[in-house]
Amino acid sequence: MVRAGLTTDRVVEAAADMADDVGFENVTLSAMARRFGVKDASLYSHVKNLKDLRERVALLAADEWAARIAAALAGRAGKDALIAFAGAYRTFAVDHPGRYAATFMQLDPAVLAGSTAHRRILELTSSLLLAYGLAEPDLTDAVRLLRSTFHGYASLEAIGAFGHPRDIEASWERALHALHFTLENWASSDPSRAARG
Amino acid sequence: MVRAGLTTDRVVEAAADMADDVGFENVTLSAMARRFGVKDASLYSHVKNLKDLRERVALLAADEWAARIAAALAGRAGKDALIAFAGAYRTFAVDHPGRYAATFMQLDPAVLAGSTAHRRILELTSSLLLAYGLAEPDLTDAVRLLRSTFHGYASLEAIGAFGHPRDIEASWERALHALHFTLENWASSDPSRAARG
DNA sequence: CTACAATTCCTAGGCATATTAGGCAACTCA
DNA sequence: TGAGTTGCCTAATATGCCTAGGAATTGTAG
Repeated sequence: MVRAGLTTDRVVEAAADMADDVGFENVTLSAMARRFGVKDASLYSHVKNLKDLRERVALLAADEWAARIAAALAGRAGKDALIAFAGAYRTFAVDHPGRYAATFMQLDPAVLAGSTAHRRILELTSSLLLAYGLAEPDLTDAVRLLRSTFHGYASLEAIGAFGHPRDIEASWERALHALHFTLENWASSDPSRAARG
Repeated sequence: MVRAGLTTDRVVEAAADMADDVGFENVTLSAMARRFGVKDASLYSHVKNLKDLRERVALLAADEWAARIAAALAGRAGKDALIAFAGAYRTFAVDHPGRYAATFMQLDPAVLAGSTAHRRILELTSSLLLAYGLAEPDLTDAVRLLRSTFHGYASLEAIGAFGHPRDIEASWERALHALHFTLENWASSDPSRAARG
């Protein structure tokens, strides 16, 4: 009996690759077993169950994603940083749809709390916005707006919700200009302050 | 043998309700069968298969959703309309998470092309933006920005991605003000035009 | 090097779900 | 009331998740 040489890491990475291929929700333990030439049951020595595997993929994906974003942001500030951040964000989602989807699976609060990567992405977003001169609670509001926009765009693009494929890139850039403008004029868009000013 | 009185419509509506309860991806034919007190196989007289059922739920949800948005928009214009639109959008997502998720399942292009509701939502968005004086290609760009932001916010909220539950409402309103501001100043956020003007 | 321990993988089996084929019973309507 | 349609059934197959318990392989300590 020749062993397949399975490892938790190896299984998780293969699962992430398969997610990119066939969609995160279609990753299956039996398929993973086939890929490694072992029986289903053998995988349970390496992951607890399907949910555990998914969580691990989510954490792996978040790690890789955060690294990409951090790299893109290095040494940039202001609009440059915003464009770089957005580019890294969307490129990851396009290149790795399965990993991207994994990143947004509903995680146990405990697992999520232990994830450096998820926290890091939040921090990177915050630091990006600090450059726009935002402070709490505007900061949280703006972080949410950015995440929503990016996530919404990436998700809609992924499911093919946008009609003309040619325009997608242009619309994205236009959205980024709009976001930059919004962030630069954050205070003026707040009626409670603009009324006074 | 007393008949259960199944109908395609009845099955689809029950599936939509179940989606709201347990999540769209957890809707199962066997569970539906149990709910109606029939055997699994009996459902195949009313829907082709699971995929078919899901598509039908998606179309039903889109219908209901479009109706809500249309009702909210009636007689409003400008920022009022934006707020109403956004409110109806998000309320639907919060009240009917399963139906909402269904609306964003990946549909066969043919099915999607035949869906009045999906088209109607697009039209409603467009008409909303026409009031801001936008024309193509700005219109398409802005429609995509709006959809992305709304969808992103609703999705992230649904999976509990936002930390403090108390602030979610406030952040949402702040996002809407920001969007309104962006739309009102759409041209100025475009570098290719702002440079000239 | 060898014996014990831990680890990897297997067989066997149970349960849930999706789906097809073919049949009988219950409705419908001429 | 009788023919045809439809609604629901039984039976059977396939796939997937998961557990229990056993055998082979590898690691380790004497």
